Formats: sequence, C-alpha cells, structure tokens
Amino acid sequence: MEKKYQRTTVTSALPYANGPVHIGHLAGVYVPADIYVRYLRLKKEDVLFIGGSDEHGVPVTIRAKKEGCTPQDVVDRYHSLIKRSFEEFGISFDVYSRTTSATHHQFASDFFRKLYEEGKLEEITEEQFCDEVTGEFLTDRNIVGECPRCHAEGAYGDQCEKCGATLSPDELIHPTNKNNPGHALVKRPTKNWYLPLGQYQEWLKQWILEGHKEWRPNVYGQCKSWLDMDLQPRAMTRDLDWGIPVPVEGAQGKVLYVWFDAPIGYISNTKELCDAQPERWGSWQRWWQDPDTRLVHFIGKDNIVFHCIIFPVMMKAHGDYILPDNVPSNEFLNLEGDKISTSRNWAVWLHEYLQDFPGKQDVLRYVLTANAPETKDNDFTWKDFQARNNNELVAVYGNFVNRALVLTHKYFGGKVPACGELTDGDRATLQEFADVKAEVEKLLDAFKFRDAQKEAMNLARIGNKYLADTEPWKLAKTDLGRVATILNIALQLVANLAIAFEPFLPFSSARLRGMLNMESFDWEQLGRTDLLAAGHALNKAELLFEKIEDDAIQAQVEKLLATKRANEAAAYKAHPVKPVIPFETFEQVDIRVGTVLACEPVPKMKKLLKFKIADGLENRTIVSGIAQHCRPEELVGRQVLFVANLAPRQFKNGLVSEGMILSAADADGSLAVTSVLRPVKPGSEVC
RNA sequence: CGCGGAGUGGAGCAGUUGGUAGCUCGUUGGGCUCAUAACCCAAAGGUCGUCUGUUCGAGUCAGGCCUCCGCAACCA
Repeated sequence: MEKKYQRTTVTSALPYANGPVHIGHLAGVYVPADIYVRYLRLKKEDVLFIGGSDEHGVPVTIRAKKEGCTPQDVVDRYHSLIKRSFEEFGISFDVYSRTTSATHHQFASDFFRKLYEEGKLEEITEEQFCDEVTGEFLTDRNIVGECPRCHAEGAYGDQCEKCGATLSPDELIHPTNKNNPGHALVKRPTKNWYLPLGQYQEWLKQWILEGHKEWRPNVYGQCKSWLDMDLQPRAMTRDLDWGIPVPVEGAQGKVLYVWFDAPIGYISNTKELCDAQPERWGSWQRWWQDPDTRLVHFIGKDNIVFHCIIFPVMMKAHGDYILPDNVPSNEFLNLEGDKISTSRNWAVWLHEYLQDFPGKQDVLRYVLTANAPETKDNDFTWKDFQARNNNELVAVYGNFVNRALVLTHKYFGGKVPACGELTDGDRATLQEFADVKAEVEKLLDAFKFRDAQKEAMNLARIGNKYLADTEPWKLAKTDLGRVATILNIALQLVANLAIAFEPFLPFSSARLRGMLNMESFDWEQLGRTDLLAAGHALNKAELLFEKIEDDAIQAQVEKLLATKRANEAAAYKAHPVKPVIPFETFEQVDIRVGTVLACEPVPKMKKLLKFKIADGLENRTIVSGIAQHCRPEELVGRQVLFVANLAPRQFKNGLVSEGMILSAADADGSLAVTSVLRPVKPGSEVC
C-alpha cells in the first residue's frame, strides 16, 4: 500500500490455552511476527505487538472433564506455561493477556451488545440436537452415528471419514453424543444470534478482491473462493456454559462463539495495556480506530477466513474500527515427515526445547525462519536443525565474527585499528554490504522473512570471502598498516551484522554488541562503515554459536520415536459395545461364506474393489471399499464372509453391489478381510 | 466432478510483468591455515508432476489428468 501510516498494530494469533506451544505455532506466526515488530522498533517506528491466550471454547471443557478439574484450572495452567515460554524465547509481546480477563469479558460483551442494539445481528431459532440426559446442545461434529451411505460407525454429524460423504446430523443412523456414547438425542428449539455475512459480501469483494491484490496468494485465493459463493449467516453465540455469557435478556445458558470473542481479545488486551501505562501507549483507540494506524494480523492458514472475512465484518458492522492492511498467513510446518499434532504428541514443544537447548533460542529462530512455510508446507527435521546450526550459524556467521575479533586482539591489542587507504577490492566489498540494507528492508516490508534472513547472512559470507581474499595473517609480517585497514573493514562488517540480525537473532546480537562494546545501535546505521571508531576498545571474543553434536540430535530423534511407539500402543482402544439387541434382530442378518471368483479395481474409484463371489446360488457382484487395504489378486480363490441379504446399493457409476464383505477395522484404520479357518461350501451360513 | 494452496538437480527452498533455471546444504577436486577440521575457489548433478494448447519463444499463460497439504469440529 502506498499510504504512509503513523503507527502499526501487529497481532499474532492467540494460542489456544488447551496445550503448550510447539514449533508449528512458532514458525507459522510468532517468529515472523516478532521479526517484523523488532524490525519496526529498530527503525524507531511506533509499533504495538499483541499476543494473548484464547481460553474459551469446547475443547477446554472436555479436557477439564477428562482431568477432573475446572476449565479455569486448565487455562490457568497453560496460560502461564505459554506466557513463560514465549518470554524466555524472546517473543517480544508488548502485552500478553488472556480472554478470561475481566477487561476482556466486559469489552467483548459491550462489543456484542452494540451490534445487538443496532440491529446488526439476526436472531434465528432452530431445532438443534441436544443430549437428552445432560440437556446440552451438540455441534454437528460432536454427534456421531452410523453413516447412511457406507454404514461405518463413528461418522460425524457433518461428514463420514470412512467414505467421505458430506452429511447432516439428521441423516445419521442412531445418532448419539460423541462424548457420552449411548445418550439418546432429541431435537429442541434454540435461539442464537447470527452475523449476516451475506449483507457484507459486495463490500468484502471490493475491499479484498479489488483493494488487496498484494496479499499472499494463499490468503487472497482462499478469500476469493469464499467470496465467490453466497456467504451464509454465521452464529455468533453457542449453547454452552464455558465462555462469555451472551449479554442479552433471555440468553441464559448461551455464550459468545469463541471466534467472536477471540479476535476481540486483540483489542481488549490493547486496552488493558493502555489503561495500565497510558503515558507510554496512549489510548487504546489510537491503535484500533485511527485511520493512520496500520493493522497487520499474523496467522496460520487455518485462520484465514476468520481474520479476512468474519472479524473484518464484525469491525465493519461495529463501525468504529480500522481494517487489516495485510494478513500474512503461513502454511503448515511438518515434523519429520508427519504433520504436527497436539493430541498425538507429535511436536517439538517450546518449553521442552528451552530446557533441552538452554541459551539456544536463536538457533531455533534461525532454523524456523530459514525453513519457514511461507508458500507451502515445509518439514522440520532435527538433522536439518543440526546442519543449519553447524554449517551456517557456526561456520559462516559465528566463525567470521570470531576471525575478525581474534585477529584484532592478536595484532592490535583489541583496539579498532584505523582505516588507511582503500583498494578497489575494499571499495567493492564496502559497496556490497552497503546494498544489503535496502535489500533486507525491501524483503521485510513484503513479509519475506526467509529471504531477508538469507540476505543478512550474506553479510557474513561477504566477510569470510573478504578475509580469504586479503589474507591479513600473511600481510601481518610485512605490512601492518594494510592489515589495520583490512581489519577495520572486517570489524565494521561485524558491527553491521549485529544490527542486521537483531530482528532475527536478538540474543546473539545482544551478545555481539557486548563483545564489540557498542552502546546501542539502530537500523539507520546499517550499511555504514564508521560504526566503530579507530581506537575503540573491544571486549573479549567468545563464540557466538556452538556446534551441536550428534548425540544431542540423536536424543531428540529418540524422543520422537518413543512418542511414536507410545502412540501406537495407546492408539487402540476397543470401541464401546453397541446397545443390546434381541436374538431375533441378529437372526435377520444373513451372513454367509463366499468364494472370490474374481476381484478387480474399479476405474476412477480408488477405494473400491469389484468382487465376483460364488455364493452357492447364482453368484453375485459385491463392491467393497477396501482397495487401499489389500491386493485384488491375493483375494481370488479365498473365502470371505459377506452379508447376503443387504439391500442392493447402486454406486454413482452404475455399479450395483449385492451385499457387503466383512472386514475388521484395525487401530490405524486399515481393514483386514475376514475368512474361515477351513474351506467350506460357498453359501454356507454363518451362525 | 465442493473450494484454496503446492508438486523445480541427492535434501530443503527461490524463481517478480513469459526469453536458454538460481540459492543453501550435501558430493567431488583444488587452495588457505587467522578461525569452532571452520573459511575460499572450481566442478559434477535438473527434459522444472504429467499430457495438450497459446506463442517466434513457457518453470512462468490456458485446459485435462495424477499426487500431496489444508478447509467454518479444538489445533499455525
């Protein structure tokens, strides 16, 4: 955007206080956000960096129930853990608060109340499923039952994960409460308040599709796909007991939708900060309502719709707020080839990293930025972590700094030598690193953090090359004056490195500044060649980075392998037995043994196999969704169990299946076809 | 046939408005020895998922297909 703003409000997605923070969160949101705000601060711009815990929503209540404590206990525990690890990791929030704070409850209530009073919300009463025993209303996803299409158990109210069918809860056979299996469900009317997104559709199209073509392709593309269809009203309240009570008469037992209150948390956290230190921060309105303020949301790709569609509509409906100028969203980071998962404990947890690698915050920051999933999902591996530390931070950056300082101590007693006459080579080198500033700025302004960091690293490469080319250790015997000039230039480069890396590697820059005995620095000095005056005394040189040995990496890999084994062991728990049925009901199912005469894949249907089954009568065709679990040729000639009297079912391509082959579903979701222990006549009944 | 993103040398990634493919690491050979066996130079290695089209010319545009990731349920 061309507009010149006076200040910048930067938000980072509020981590959900239902578990610790892991490297995926860091790579996706917090590290890039932190680099950005440190950069702006270094440029002496007015910037506010907001974080906080998101503490409402259903998962917290489920976890509390499981652990036998209150939801408040759960969020208290994780809020403090998360807050502490962020601090130690150097994520430099100006405020890190929480959505259970009194300020936030009041603020979110007022926000909702204003929309309500001005008629910006639609009141809709609907019949919804409700647990007959506990009386709680259930979301689609918390209703499970038998899939009407593939008859798999455990299909969700919105989708069957076995056959992929899109469902509504009404279609499920024997629906029940996912969290209380066996409870019957009834439909009851319930009233909720909806945000009529459709009314803002044209405005959104104008604002995003016309006004923000510069947004990243993943963000712009997803917004476009939403705006190309008709936006439906979206419920902003829920029938739950954990959350902010809906501040309207007749709304007992209802709370604000967690995605309504969470983004408001950005604002209420600002208010909390500004109220506490008004002389430093001014009024909170300055940061959220002044058109001269630039708003930037750092998020992960799963949050795009909330930050680009719903939250902006909320702010537009309210009327007083500014809108985001950009929403840099990252893709996902995988871990050792598998996607990161809190529930499967497949993650590198920040608080554990800080324990296992004390003082190595910058290493993780560097690796996550170097491999940031800016345009597509990327993979984090410990081997790569080690390689980047040893081959880049240690060998290129740390080593150059060490070389320059050690040489200065050796030949000039630790005092910066005076710069003499420059050679063409010197001038070329100086020019090269003078150009780095503009380049890094350009990249950071465009949210290209990975490239920007690489550019900063180039300074160190320039330095190493410069020393190799000029060979001061040889000249020291013959021409100490020339060595003075070379080392002066090398030291100026080191000072530049400290500045250039400050946003990326703040801990290392602070240490480097200590070694250089520099009081302070700011971004404007970057590229200058007179940062250290002749005669200036340096402090003792220490290693900026240390090698990470194989055993440390091996320990982390072992830890993950142990997790994997534990997951596999714990993964399988037999499902609860279904309700008792009378013998007569069982008798109605005609299960028989059949011999597989032929078995072949179905074109274009990757899950299906077409069987020709000898059943002792006229033979039959059965289509079964097990193509991904067995090889067709291995089944031919084998005997299988099948349901003989199931209503025939027609597939979309015209195939008709006359029965169902019985398979056992294993813990990992794979299927094993059932058979008999000794051959029997085709058509034998199973009883 | 729901939607969005992605598929580039051994690995991880760049490739802006279409003009004989770059970076980091790894590999091989050489140089240097100030430096945390680090640093510097050089070389090898890719028909840019696939097919078809537009064009004088496509990794870059259009269309079909294949594969991976994500999508208003809680997770960047």
